[in-house]
Amino acid sequence: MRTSWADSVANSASEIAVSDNSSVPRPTRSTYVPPHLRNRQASDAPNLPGPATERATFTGTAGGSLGSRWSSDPPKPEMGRPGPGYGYAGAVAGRGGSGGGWNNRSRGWDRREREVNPFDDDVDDKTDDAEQAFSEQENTGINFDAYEDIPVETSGENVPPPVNTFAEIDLGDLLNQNIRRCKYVKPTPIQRHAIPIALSGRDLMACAQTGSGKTAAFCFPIISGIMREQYVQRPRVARTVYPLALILSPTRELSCQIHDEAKKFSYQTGVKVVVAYGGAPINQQLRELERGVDILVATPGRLVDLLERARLSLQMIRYLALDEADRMLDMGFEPQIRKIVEQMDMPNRGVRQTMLFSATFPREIQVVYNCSIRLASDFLSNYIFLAVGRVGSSTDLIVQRVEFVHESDKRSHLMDLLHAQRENGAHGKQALTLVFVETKKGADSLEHWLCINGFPATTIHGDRTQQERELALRSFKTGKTPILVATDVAARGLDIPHVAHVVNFDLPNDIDDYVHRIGRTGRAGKSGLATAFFNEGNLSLARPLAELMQEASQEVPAWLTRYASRAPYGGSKGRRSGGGRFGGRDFRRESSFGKNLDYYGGGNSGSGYGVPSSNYGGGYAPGVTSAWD
DNA sequence: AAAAAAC
Repeated sequence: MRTSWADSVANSASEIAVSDNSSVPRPTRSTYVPPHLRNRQASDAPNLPGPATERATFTGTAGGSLGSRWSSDPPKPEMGRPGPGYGYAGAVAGRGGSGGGWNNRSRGWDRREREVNPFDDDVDDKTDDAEQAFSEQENTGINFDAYEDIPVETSGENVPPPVNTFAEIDLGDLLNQNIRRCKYVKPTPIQRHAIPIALSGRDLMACAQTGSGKTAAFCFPIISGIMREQYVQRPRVARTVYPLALILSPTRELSCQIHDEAKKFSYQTGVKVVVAYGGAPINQQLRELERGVDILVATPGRLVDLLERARLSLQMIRYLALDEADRMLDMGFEPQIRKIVEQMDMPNRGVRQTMLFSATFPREIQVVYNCSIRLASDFLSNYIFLAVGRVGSSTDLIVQRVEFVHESDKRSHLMDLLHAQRENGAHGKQALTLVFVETKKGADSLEHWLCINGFPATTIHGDRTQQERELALRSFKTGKTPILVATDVAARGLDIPHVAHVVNFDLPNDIDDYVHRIGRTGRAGKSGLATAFFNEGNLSLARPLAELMQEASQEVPAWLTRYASRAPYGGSKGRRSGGGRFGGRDFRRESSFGKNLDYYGGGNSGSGYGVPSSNYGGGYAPGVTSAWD
């Protein structure tokens, strides 16, 4: 059932109280309160944990809260969730918190001591002036005005209503403290909607631009849920670890970024976050895992490696999150993801909670395609679809330009842009510019050419070592090399503050990739510029690009409109993934109309992509994308 | 066709 935001609010009270997924044996996290916290007021929250509160970790051992991390008491990292490396059985803690694990107290102490303060660290780590200068704006200056008008669509059964403040959500005192430390004042639209849904235990497919607070939207409920568990009795198998949550992402850098954020959110909650990805020595990651893991952030290849070595089991996974899920489920990744989700020891959908997040969700990922393959529906159970209007990519926060540039003129044209930018920039400094190219070789050669022409550039792509990739990213972020030439490895999810300009030196073939790429600028409500070099090689993109720009109230050059009208039917996939200002649409409805099942054969909605066909019964009429328009 | 993702 498609419901609008307003409908959700109207229906709210009855629906949220009941766990909506009655057919699924899943704890109703939204309502559960551990016994020791019942009748307890929020005002009981302790002060920010500091050295003074540390003692409570060891004086409170006899309390009924043993084994639970859902507590305003300082966390007890060891209790109730012994990592396999600890040498005592999960059953000990599982008995409801007898003091069984206390011979490990020094180890627990050590771990607390060793937990680096990610907030202080943040300051130390970013030694560059730019970061310091921007940091205030970064944390508190999120342009929330830009968020106010954002349209939201939800569909699915019994959608929990959104919240307006973090205070309305019972995330737990410890997590709330970290939210304050992050200086998050109020939830972003995706957070307002996704967090209540996730907390109610429902599966979720969410469309929202990265940079709009997606990571927190799935991390908060996961961390909160893990803290709520009274205890989790995990199997004890030598050298095998059993995380409770798995977060998958398509690139190593993105996994690192999610890990860094999740560490902040889980600081001093006792919830342990570990990252695993390829291109880095596996031994260090293994050691980290052995020290205990609740939330594992990983790229698929390294994860499969760990599973095959039996150093990791997915048996205890309760939460599965796929970031950039459209990429994770596309042709290249699908077999690996299927292996991880369906052919290892992961609990079935419905048993675990599954959340897919992306800026775009092509219909072929949502519904049947290739006759038999189901993607999202294989992984999700009675899910809620949530689409939050794009922050930036399709609004006027990003100015999109398209220029007709012949292949042979691209370099000199780029040079002109960079020169102009440098002259107009403050103090003659080059603004951070991200240049996307098609191939790895092309990236190297363009980087070299820029460097010998006086523009400090670096490059990131899959042929570089992980060390080189990370160095390049750092060098770009700090402004040491203000130009980064990148392949699509950098297209998704990467949160690089202060990217002023994204240049599509080579346009992608898929409009969704274009959306992801330009989303590297104009983040968190800030403005940005995106310039595309278009020529005869990009004809298939003419129509979807012209439409996208038009929807975003961008100036579409007349020549592009002409190309678009001449273009053969369809974009790269014969559709636009989003209607209007939305990052996507729930295609379940359409698929339920029997006569509309030929859409993947190319015969869909003859009126064009993005515009629902006449027999589509949803809330979109042609030209009307939502009640907010 | 390219890119990404394990050793």
